Amino acid sequence: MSKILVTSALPYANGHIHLGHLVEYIQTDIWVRFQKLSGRRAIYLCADDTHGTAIMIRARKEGRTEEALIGEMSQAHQRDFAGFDVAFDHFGSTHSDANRKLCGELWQALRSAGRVVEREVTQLFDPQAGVFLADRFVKGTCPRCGTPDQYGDSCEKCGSTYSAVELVNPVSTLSGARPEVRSAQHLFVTLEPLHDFLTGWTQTPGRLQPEIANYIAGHFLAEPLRDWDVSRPAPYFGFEIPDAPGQYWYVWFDAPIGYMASTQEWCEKHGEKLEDWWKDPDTRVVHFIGKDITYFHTLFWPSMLRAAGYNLPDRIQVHGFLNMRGEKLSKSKGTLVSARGYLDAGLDPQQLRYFYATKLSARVEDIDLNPEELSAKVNSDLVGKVVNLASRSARFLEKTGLSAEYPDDGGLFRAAVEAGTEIRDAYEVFDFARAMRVIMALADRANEYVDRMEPWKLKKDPARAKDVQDVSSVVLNLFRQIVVYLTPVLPRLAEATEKLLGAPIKSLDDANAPLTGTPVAAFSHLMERMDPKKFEALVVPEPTPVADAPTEPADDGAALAAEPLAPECTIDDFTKVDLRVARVVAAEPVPEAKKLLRLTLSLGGGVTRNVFAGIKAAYDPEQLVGRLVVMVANLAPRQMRFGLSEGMVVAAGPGDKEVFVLAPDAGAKPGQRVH
RNA sequence: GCCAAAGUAGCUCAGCUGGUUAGAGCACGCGCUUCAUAAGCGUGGGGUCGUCGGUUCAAGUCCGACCUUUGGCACCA
Repeated sequence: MSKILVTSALPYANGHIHLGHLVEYIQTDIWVRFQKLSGRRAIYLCADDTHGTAIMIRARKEGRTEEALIGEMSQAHQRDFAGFDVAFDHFGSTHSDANRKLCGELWQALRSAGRVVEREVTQLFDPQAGVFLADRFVKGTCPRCGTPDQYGDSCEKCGSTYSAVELVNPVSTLSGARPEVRSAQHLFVTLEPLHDFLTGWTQTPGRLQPEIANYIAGHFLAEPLRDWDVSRPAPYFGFEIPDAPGQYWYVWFDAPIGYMASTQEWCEKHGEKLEDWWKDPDTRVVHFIGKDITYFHTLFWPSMLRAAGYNLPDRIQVHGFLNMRGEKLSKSKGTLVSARGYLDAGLDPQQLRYFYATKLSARVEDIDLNPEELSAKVNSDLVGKVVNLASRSARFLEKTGLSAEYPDDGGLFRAAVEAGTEIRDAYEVFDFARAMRVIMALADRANEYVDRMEPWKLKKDPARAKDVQDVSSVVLNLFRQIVVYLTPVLPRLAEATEKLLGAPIKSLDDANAPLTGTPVAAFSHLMERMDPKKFEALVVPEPTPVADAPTEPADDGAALAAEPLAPECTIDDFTKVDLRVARVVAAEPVPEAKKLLRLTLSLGGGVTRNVFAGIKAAYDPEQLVGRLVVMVANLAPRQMRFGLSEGMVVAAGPGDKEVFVLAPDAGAKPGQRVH
């Protein structure tokens, strides 16, 4: 029998699960439950992603071992997932024996295939701590957007990636020292030998969503694939590379292998073999991931698997991000609501599952959570329509049970059986929103039926007791049918329905035949309405340290905290930098650039400099002309796409619209040096 | 600027390979109902389907150009 192996991306052990993470785990869980309820053999595997510098730094700060940190986080993650009914068959850890062994095996395979090369890498080195600084050990100003206090690999603000060596004003987070540039040997995995294979593999219809396949083709496959740096020098929290002492596998090397390690552990518990899941052509491997990690999963991961002769993913299902009220989740706005916070507020996890289901399609679109919409949708659909059907019928049947024969319902039950085809199809192709729409239409038909039959009128006439039983039996069966279809999304409602009717729900086929002649338990509410205030209370903006009142000087230290002082320098260091007063004689936007103004600066006596400055968002060119500014006059010229930049205008602020060009007081003359 | 995606009722969206007067939910107006967790049912208003042009007997649906939005990339020495 064919098997399906499903994974969600591994959550990083550096933080707690929030509502944004849950989109993926709930999406995956719904799909896996659907597969299982369809009688397919499926397992859902995941693990904590535990390695890397961030974990090491955090453990150091907290004064404990990495193992203690990741152990605690794993417990918290699993508790949160369980709270949302995300039912992994196994949840492992990348810091496991199974993973270490598999990493070794894949590594050997890459070595044997001649795909590992060694090369010198220039990296930042901390002279005080005596170690090379991995990206997460160094902070500085983003070389792209100018945001201070960013790590060495990418900028949180503008999302660009760069090398740590490019950081402006880099500072070691270990010692506070200014790092120097040194070189070390690194190990790389070559990808270019698999270029043609990857082109074919990623462009196979059904493998990736079309927009993802296009993205990969356009961004990576159009030119030679670059080698992938997979080693990091000590100190590093991870696995030491067996044949390269002092070198560790980069966290992104061992993380996806964690999918296999988790499978391995599951197999050991269930007397199965890893090969039957990862080498058997009858197994479909399906990865659910967020759009941010597309390239690891579509280029690196398949090329690793192929080298070692394992199954390649059959499908990589990419989802977008969660926004709240149309904006990115953010700590400062309080919209980064934790999974735990949601549960502790007494909100119903099923309701979030349902809401996500109504929003999720096969597309890579961001989904928006609007708190008003959340409660309106849940209350109207689940409570007002679906659960209401049970409220409207079950009480009439507590004494009599369901009718011995299924009454004539005008074809409603039959029609809903037929709708099952479309519902199954929609689940299968990840279009949960469509499945939910079809199911809710069934609930509408059922409510109309109740209205038409008016059982409350029949009830008044003792002679028509049988009619009351029949009508209620129809309604309760229609309700159960809907619940069966919703079981992948709402497992708890399914359980409660099993108890109410004394009949198990083990398969979507349980929707195909009505129950007859069976007892109905005493009815109690199956779902609470969502109180929008409870959710609102979770969205608590962090108090902003920046004062809004323009009259009050905001000398609150926020800027200093964001960008700590650079290491001490000597007067000689300072005098190397030749700062001069200059007058802006011309300023114009660079039309092809988003952030640049072209400035012509006069140093007096006819000496002018052409400077490109990233201040377009903050200044209109006209208001700059005639102004005095301070420039770095002896900076090495830099060739840019738009021309030669011969200096730098001195300015403060984090970037974007918050840029403040320094100006000398009146009386200063162009060409004067700043001492 | 380049690449990608998207622009359909106030809001969130559905409209498959082109085919009757463009749909749903929420919200709003009116009416009915009371079995049900102020739930339910009926009914009404509301859209030049981003703009312009083209293909076609027929276009929200195909083609082209443009506009707007959102990502990503380049650019901030």
